[in-house]
Amino acid sequence: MPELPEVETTRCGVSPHIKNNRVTEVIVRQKKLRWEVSPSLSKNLVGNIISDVSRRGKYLLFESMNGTMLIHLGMSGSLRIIEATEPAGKHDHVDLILENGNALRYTDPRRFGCVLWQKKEEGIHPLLLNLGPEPLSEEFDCPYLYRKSRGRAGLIKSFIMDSKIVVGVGNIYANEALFLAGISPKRAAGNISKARYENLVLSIRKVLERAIEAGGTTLRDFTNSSGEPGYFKQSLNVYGRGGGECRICKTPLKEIRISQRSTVYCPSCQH
DNA sequence: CGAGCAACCTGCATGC
DNA sequence: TGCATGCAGGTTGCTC
Repeated sequence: MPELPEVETTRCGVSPHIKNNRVTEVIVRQKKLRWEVSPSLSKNLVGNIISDVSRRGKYLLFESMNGTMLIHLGMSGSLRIIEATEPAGKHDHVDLILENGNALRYTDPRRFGCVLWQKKEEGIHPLLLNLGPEPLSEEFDCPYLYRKSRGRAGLIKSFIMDSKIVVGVGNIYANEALFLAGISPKRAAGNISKARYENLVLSIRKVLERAIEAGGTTLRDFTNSSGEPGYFKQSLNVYGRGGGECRICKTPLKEIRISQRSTVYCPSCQH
């Protein structure tokens, strides 16, 4: 569910409902997530106002006076605004009850996500400390990516999925961006020309921007819709289409595994 | 330092 | 129908 565009969509959907609202109660039903839910979460949030909801990579940051609640959705997490009285399901692990009668509900069947508290005086959270640039920022450009790639023997797909290099490029969009750029996922990162990196940077941006726009479409009924958007499925060129025809040249798409992740590419268009 | 991989968990599709 | 297997949109932290 949550690639960067999904996280951004979540942020946009949740933010207007929670921003400038006061937290009256924090309910933790399951504290064992990827890391234990910060025990001080309730103590620090109750009575305080969420002043802003921002995003760094796939982390959502809920700012308050004395610190930041950091949420990662992992593989299966989601956030919704609900009425505070709505009964909790099996995987509804954390609720932030708001003064206006709504609640922010964190749901995560696989529990790969996290809900953490970072005190203001502790500065930037260790998890955010070594993250690379945002893919949609100016900092992420060809000279940067090319410079980082030199001397790298690892595969280009793993390289662009490395959050120390650039944040927010998950498995779906790594596959899609490499297809758009015409680069084989099996190429060594250090072996690709500057010109092709220019193309790759543009492709990563394009694929993420388009997906965020598509996410924006589902944004309107964000609080009403509980189901999957399904909007981007149609625009995927390779992901989930192994064995199918390349949309450009009709060659059957190959499916392999790179670092245990499903990798699909066109053996004819991508080199 | 870089590269590769196990680990964290549940749900779902598939095959016997 | 039941059970075993493999796979899933992420990321850390361990080995080598």
